[in-house]
Amino acid sequence: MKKEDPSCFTCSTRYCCILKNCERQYLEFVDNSKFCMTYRKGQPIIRQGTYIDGVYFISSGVAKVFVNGYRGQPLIISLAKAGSVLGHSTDELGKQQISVTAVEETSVCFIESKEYEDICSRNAGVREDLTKAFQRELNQMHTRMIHLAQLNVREKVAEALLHIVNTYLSEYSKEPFEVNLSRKDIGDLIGVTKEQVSKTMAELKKERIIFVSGRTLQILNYAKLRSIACL
Amino acid sequence: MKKEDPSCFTCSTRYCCILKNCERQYLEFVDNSKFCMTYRKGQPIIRQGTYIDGVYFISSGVAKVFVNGYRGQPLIISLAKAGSVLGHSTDELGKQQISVTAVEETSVCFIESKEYEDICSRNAGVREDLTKAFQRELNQMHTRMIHLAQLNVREKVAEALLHIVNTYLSEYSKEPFEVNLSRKDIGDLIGVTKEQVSKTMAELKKERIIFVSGRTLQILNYAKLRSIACL
DNA sequence: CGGGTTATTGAGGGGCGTCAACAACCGTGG
DNA sequence: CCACGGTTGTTGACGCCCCTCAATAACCCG
Repeated sequence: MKKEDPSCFTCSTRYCCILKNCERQYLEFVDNSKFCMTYRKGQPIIRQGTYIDGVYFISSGVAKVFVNGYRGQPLIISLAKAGSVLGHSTDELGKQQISVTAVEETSVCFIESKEYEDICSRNAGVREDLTKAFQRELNQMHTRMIHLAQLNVREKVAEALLHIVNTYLSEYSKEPFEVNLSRKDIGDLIGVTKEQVSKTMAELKKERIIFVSGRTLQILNYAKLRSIACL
Repeated sequence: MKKEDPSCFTCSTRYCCILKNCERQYLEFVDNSKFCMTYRKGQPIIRQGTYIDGVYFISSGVAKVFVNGYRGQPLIISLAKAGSVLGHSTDELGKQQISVTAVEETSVCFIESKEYEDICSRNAGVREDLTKAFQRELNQMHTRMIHLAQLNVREKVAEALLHIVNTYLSEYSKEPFEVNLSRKDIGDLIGVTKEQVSKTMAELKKERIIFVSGRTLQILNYAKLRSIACL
C-alpha cells in the first residue's frame, strides 16, 4: 500500500487547514515524519471501534465516512475528499467512532498524534485553523441534521446529488462524471431507501434537471436542483 | 441581568472542560475577567446571525440550542446545562450559527475571545480538554443524525424523553420533575409534529413506562424506554 | 372570569417503506 | 466470444405510518 511519499510543499492540499499556516520548519518536520498510503476502491481506511494513534489527511480521492446505525443500516455522515481530515472522531478512550472506506482510489498522509499535538502546541496559526475546521464540521452536521429532520424524499435526494457533485467536481460544473456510489449509498446519505432514490432520480431525469445513466451523473439545471433541495 | 459574580474556584462546573485542567494562575485570570449573567425563562441568550466576541459557559440552568430550519421550522440541536459551552458555533466570519434560549432560569459566564485564546495557547491541558469537548459534541451530533434518519416516531420520542431526563436530573432517577419544554419543543428535538409527540406520550403513559401530567414528567421504566429508543 | 396559548384526540389522506418481479450490468470461466 | 451467476438498478402494487387539519379540552395569566 506504500507509495513514494509526495512532498507537503507541493501537495495539492497545500492550503488545507493543517498546512496553510504551518511555519516552514514544522512543515519540514511534518514532511519528514508523515506516512503516505493509497487505498483502492472499496478498501477500508478506518474501521469503527479500532484505535489509531494519529490523524489522516486525504491528498486525493474520495472516501465515505459512515457510522453503523440501527438494524444494520449505516448512515453516511459525509463524503471526504482532498483536504479532509480523518481520524479525529474518537471517544474518550481514543476508539474510532466512524468508519471510512475509499469510494475511488484514495491517497492519504498519516501523522502520529504525538507529532500532530506537537505542531499544534507550537503553531498558533495551525491551532486556530484546526478549531475552525472543527467548527465548520459542526456547522455542516447541523445543516445535515435539518435536512434529515425536515426535508421530504425528493428534497433530500436533490440535496444528496448536490453534495455528491460538490465532492467530485471542483466547481459547479455541468460536465458528466462517474459516481462510485450505489443507489443504496446515496440513500444512506439521507436516510432514504434505495428504491426511493431510484424513483426520484428517474423523476428528476424526466424533468430534465439531471441526466443519469447507471453511475454517470450530470447536472443540467443547478438552479432548479438547488431550489428543490431548499438551498 | 448582571448579578454578583460567583467564583470560578467554587463553581459547580469546576471540573468542566475549561476549568478542570486550567493552571491556578490562569484560573485567577479567568475569575477576574469573566462576566456573569442570569437569564429568565424564555429569554434569548444568543441569537443566530449576531456576532459575539467570546464564549459562554453555563453555570446553572437549562437552555435550548436551536437552528432555523425550513418553512419556519426550528430544529433543537441540543439541550445545554451546567458545564455546556455556548457560542463557538460560528461561521468563518464569526457569525453565530445557532440560537440559544433559556428554558428555565439560567446563569452563564462570559469570557472574551482574546482571553479565551490566551488561556488556550498557554495551557496544553485546557487545549486538550477543549479538543475533546469538540470531539464529544461531534459524536453526539452523529448519534442524533442516526436517530433523525433511522428511527420511527415512537422510538424518537422515547429517545427525546431520555435526552430530557438526562438534562434535568443529574443521575437517572425516577422522581417526577418539571419539563419547561412544550410538546412542540420536544417535537423540534426530533423532527416530529407536536401532535405525534402528544399521542406517543399518551401511549407510553398507558403502558406504564412514563407518567405525564402537563409538563410534569416521571420515568417509571428506564429499561423499557431505553429499549424502545434503541439505546 | 375570560381570552390566549398549549395539549389532546380523532378522522382523513398521502408519502414513503416494503416486497417482489424484472432488467441491466459486471466480472469470470468455459 | 458468449454463457452465466451475482450484484445492482428499475418499476409497480400495496399498505401503514405519520403529517395535516379541526374540534375540544386544559391550562395560564391578567
